[in-house]
Amino acid sequence: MKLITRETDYAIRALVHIAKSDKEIVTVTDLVETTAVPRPFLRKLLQTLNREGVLKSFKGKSGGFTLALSPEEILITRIITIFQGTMQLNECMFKKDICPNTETCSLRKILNNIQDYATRSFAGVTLKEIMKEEPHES
Amino acid sequence: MKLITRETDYAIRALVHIAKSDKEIVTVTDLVETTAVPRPFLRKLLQTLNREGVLKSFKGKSGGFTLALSPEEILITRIITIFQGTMQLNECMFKKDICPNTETCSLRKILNNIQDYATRSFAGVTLKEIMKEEPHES
DNA sequence: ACAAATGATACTGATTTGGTATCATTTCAT
DNA sequence: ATGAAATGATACCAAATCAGTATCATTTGT
Repeated sequence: MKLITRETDYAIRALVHIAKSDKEIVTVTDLVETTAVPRPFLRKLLQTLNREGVLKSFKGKSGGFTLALSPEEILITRIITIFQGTMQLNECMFKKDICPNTETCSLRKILNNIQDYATRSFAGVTLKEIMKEEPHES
Repeated sequence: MKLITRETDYAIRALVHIAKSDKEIVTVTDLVETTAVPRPFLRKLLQTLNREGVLKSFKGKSGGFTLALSPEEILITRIITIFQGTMQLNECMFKKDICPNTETCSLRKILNNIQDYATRSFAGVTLKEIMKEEPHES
């Protein structure tokens, strides 16, 4: 299974391109060229980012998108949450009353640790870090 | 998203029950009572574990299942792999030629770290650890 | 007025997940 | 022998999620 869906990935890539662009305002057409994401899908995704206040959109001719926040204000977890909901790796399959025993809790513990690690890994990571040419060391 | 699917979870729970059971041979009926997993689904799942050599089955009246290996020989990752395939959290959405740039690689790095942590967390963990009453410390 | 952009929204198709249903086969107990 | 009680094999089904399409409405610069 994947931690990041295609949509989230597309979104991040689009944001990086917008952030790096020389242009004041970036159009879907620009992004289709640079990201190779199917146009209608990309549009929907950008509209979502606009509604969520990550992008700012301008309608009409010579319209397009800009970041609504600076790259260091855009948390990657925010983008993930928008498209995938809260990242919860350790969801228990069972209601508390079905699973009162401690048998599988040892497994839960492992899952919880991984969840915590993931949370710590993403903590504070913004678009700015992701934009960097050099992979960031964690 | 979840690291462990329902099926894997069911399977582990069933294995724990079989391992803990007083009976030499455990039937599906026994397990339906103790695990509350839908019978046909449980059957399919046990048959899979049998085919994979984790369980040993006995047909006919007074038949049922036993572990094919001792609890300390059954790796949890094995069970996960059987039902979910290899746990690969950091699959890249894009072919190398579509994604030659380093832009998102910083994100990949984070995903890789989480993947590695998960792998380390599960390394060497067997059914025996999972069976313990006290959650194991990692 | 019209072209070029986004907004809103409904729909579609593929895949995965969780679960059912059926029939065949084996084996113990009588 | 035979029948009940177990698993083996397999095909099917339904809901959810994921990825993507299609359409029409609205805005705006020239």
